[in-house]
Amino acid sequence: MADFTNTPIILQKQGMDLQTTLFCGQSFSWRQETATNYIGIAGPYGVRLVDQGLQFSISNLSEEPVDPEEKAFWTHYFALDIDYPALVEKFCQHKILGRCVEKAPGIRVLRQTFFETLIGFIISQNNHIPRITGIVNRLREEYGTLVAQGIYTFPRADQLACLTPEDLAPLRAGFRARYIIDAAQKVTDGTVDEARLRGLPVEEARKELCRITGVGTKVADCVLLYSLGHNTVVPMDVWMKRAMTQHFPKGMPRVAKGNEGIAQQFIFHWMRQQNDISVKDKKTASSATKGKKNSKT
DNA sequence: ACCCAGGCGACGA
DNA sequence: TCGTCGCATGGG
Repeated sequence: MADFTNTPIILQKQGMDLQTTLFCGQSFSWRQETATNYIGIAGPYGVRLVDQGLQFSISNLSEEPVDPEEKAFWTHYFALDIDYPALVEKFCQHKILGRCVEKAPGIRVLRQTFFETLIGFIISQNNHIPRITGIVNRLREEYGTLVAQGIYTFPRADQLACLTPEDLAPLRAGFRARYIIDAAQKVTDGTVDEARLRGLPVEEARKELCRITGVGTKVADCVLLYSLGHNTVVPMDVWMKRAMTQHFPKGMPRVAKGNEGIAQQFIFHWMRQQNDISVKDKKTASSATKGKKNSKT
């Protein structure tokens, strides 16, 4: 008998910080509703997360009966099978990496679904995170399926494969529009096949992903890390390049061996946070200067 | 108003 | 195989 009461799924957080994990630039599918509530969607599941301290609940936003596979889906999505507390402790053996981790030890590298990760990071190139989220939202609203108030699935590849860049103009994705379409076409016609990628060594999977116009090493690596579970892969964006030259001239610390991509997420977040602080300091300094000038005149 | 963003493709040396 | 440039757009 189907469960129409929609009892929430309860998962143990195991030290995860939902807020930082959902908004540290790896996913563009969540929004914060209250201090403890988040609304988002992954695959077919549009849900509300409620932070309850040591655990969190996952409630479907749709009226559909609970899918028996959903608990396993979210356990995989939040990577709750990985012993993060042990990993974090290991990372902390390295002085600088430890400093990055201590700022946000609850960050988790998610395992998101393939096509939305691919398109999300194609859109991410030469773009700001808030704007990426906006474009992804418009893509969902225009071509996805409504599952609840304001919540849409990510369109399937075959739904986008037949479009033209002109069709996508309302997204305001700029030069990335044709990249989105090429990715959709190559996924639809099997040139890039998720199941096959999953069976390939990372180097070969990366090469396959790069067959898509608009997918280079960085975007491919984001797909390998954030969707295909290759935790050794380090996407090298401007922030990480800066971090490596400034703070890790000898490369990724040995304590991150086998988990370099996860270490990357802590470093990436730390770098951006440092930047936010310095930008704020500059503003404070310049407004103080202005204040002085004004007080003199 | 201006700088630049989780890069990539095209092009020339 | 390198370095350089243009790209669409708008958030901060």
